[in-house]
Amino acid sequence: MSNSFDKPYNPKDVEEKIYEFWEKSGYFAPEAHQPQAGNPNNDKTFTITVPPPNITGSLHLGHALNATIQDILIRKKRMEGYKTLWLPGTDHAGIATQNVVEKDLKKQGISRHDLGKEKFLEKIWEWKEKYGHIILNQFKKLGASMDWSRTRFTMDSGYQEAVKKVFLHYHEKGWMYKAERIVNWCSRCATSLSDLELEYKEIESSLYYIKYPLKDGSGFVIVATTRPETMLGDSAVAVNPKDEKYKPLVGKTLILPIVNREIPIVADFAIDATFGTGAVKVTPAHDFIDAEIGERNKLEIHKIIGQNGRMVPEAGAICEGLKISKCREKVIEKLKELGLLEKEEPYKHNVAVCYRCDTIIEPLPSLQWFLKMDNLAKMAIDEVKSGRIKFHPQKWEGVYLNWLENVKDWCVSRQIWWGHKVPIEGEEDVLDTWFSSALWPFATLGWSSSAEATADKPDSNDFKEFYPTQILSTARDIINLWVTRMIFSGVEFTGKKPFSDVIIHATILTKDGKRMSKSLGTGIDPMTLIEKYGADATRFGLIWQAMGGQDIHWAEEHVMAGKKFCNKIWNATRFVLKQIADCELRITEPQIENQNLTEADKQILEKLKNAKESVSKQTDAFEFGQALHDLYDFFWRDFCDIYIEENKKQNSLPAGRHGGKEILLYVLASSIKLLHPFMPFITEEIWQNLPVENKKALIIESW
RNA sequence: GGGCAAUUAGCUCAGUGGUUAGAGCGCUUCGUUGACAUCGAAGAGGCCACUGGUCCGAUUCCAGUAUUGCCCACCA
Repeated sequence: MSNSFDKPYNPKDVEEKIYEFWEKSGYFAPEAHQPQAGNPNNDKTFTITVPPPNITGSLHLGHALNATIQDILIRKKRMEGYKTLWLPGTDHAGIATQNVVEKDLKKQGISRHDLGKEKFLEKIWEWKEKYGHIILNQFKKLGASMDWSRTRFTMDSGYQEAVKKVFLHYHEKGWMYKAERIVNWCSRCATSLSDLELEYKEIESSLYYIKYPLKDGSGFVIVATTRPETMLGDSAVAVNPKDEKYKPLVGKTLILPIVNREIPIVADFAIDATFGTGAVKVTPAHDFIDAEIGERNKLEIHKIIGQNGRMVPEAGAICEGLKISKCREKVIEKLKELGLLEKEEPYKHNVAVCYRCDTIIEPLPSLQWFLKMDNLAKMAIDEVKSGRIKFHPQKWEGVYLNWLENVKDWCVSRQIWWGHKVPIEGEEDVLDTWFSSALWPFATLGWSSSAEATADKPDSNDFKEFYPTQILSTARDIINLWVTRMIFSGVEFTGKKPFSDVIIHATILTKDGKRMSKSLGTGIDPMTLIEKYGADATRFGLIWQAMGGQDIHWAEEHVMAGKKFCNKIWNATRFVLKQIADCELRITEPQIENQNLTEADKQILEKLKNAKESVSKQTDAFEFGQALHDLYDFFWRDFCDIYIEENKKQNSLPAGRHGGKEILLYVLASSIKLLHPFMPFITEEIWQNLPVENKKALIIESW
């Protein structure tokens, strides 16, 4: 390693070189593990499988924070003598990726249908090669000590085998079933979506009051609706059974306007008597609540909207083929003609939209695969309630449990092209992307593979050796999408929890507390920060702000502070090296009882001991920000401002002292070790320049 | 509608039942020959959101209010 200890510290001279050094030396792989004499951790493994980023784009600050957290844990455990594995990879991300590639093609005026399925999938694989690579490189720039030889993708052939095995297992158990049910349908993506894949958007629309004539000619019942066009599929009008106003009418028959179908007035507790007129039109085919009312009251189902978002023949001749919005106009026009539109009020409400393309979701009946959730949810609940899996901070257990306790069966089939095929003959559907992500902690370790290992089918010894993993660190918004499902999958298929501790890291917001988002232009690219300040400074800035799991209102000045801290460490090292240049010192632990020690010596050794304890404790408790603050204070205040200054004075005394030099070197070297998990590049570079016996690399030095 | 957080220096945030409440950045003044001006020394700047309660004592514990943010639900 070269030597130029110039001022100031320049990360560009160091980072790339150091990363290459680590990679070439093979230190990231568990195979590099060497037992440390007398270390009780020698036989223990420590594994993290990285949450695989979607191949839809590049990493954002949240990924950078999460990767830094995991790297800190892995590096510390590695130094503590554990056999560590941090497994990298990426996720195929079904709909998200399909949509991104479609958009990309659209720029050239091509649709996926122009290409056909096979060619389109080729395009997606090309995309994956390109972006998967970019993402993994970004992890490298950040200093992530991942074992690249074990990189996985959720569509690797070994992984596909695992998905198939899991699906068939559920099917044999009778938990995987096919049924025609009302589902969330995105007409643009032409696929079903789970509830978790929806977003809600407030829109300004109208509340229409429509008169439904009683068959006996005795008057009307007025219903209020935001969706008049769905009246074409009505099979009843419902009122609350306790609603005195309508009690006499329950059981009577109405004539559905335009359609002229006879429909009953039914009583159902789901109706809120205080909203609108207290009477609700019921369209079992196109509304979730109406579907339930329909089931309870054994109502007919009239499907009037097709999967392409247009009206089907059953909607009637005047509306057939129309888009939903056009049909609405038509129905309103017709009702006006008939004198049955009582009034129209402006009304604000939420509509569900597709989380990937923003199209309004249409609930409609469709034949889909469902996974029965009752048993699986119970298992997942039990793992957390029993304390076998712990969330940090603990409050997130509430989010997790609340969702599982109310969960409905999971619609796992998707009518898109990119994804794992539903195994079973003749199926064109693919699986929800989360169905495969759910297997990540064990499918990546070769759980499904046979004894014979190939490049594509990883050695199943990994599964034996590294599963269960220890830590899952992720973002709060995928607790239900992902964490719940990994936990029940792990227990169901391996009989073991997939990890023991779930870290829910801080969400990074803009300075004004808004969500960071690419589309709003409020996102910050971690690579820009690395370019500007260096990776260690970027990691410092991220972790400095990660206090107690609270949201981070992003403030770049902390990254600048990180850069200054790097410079401080660098220059303190220059000073120490200069002091010891004329002696043959080696790093040795000074005896605190040694009578030659000055008061200042004793104090700095005591403070070093405290800093070490505090950093260990805080890191093990996942309080990374606190750990870094403590280290910073120790190094800058106690070591540089106080001890080094004191040391200068002592050295200028005529008698001189040599003991001070030993301690200088010892405290510096110890600090460098403690700082390494947080700021790996600069510390490794410095280590390579210190007089160490049998020097290898700081990354594998003992903590 | 239900839930969870937050509210402390100009900004981003720590912290504590008990004399003078801290850090980073910013600001002011001074200091360049020896690790570092990406620095050092000194300093200004806070009714710790509001109201009430517990207590000898509350920024800290409790209750309520206000504001902000996030999550869940999705009322036609």
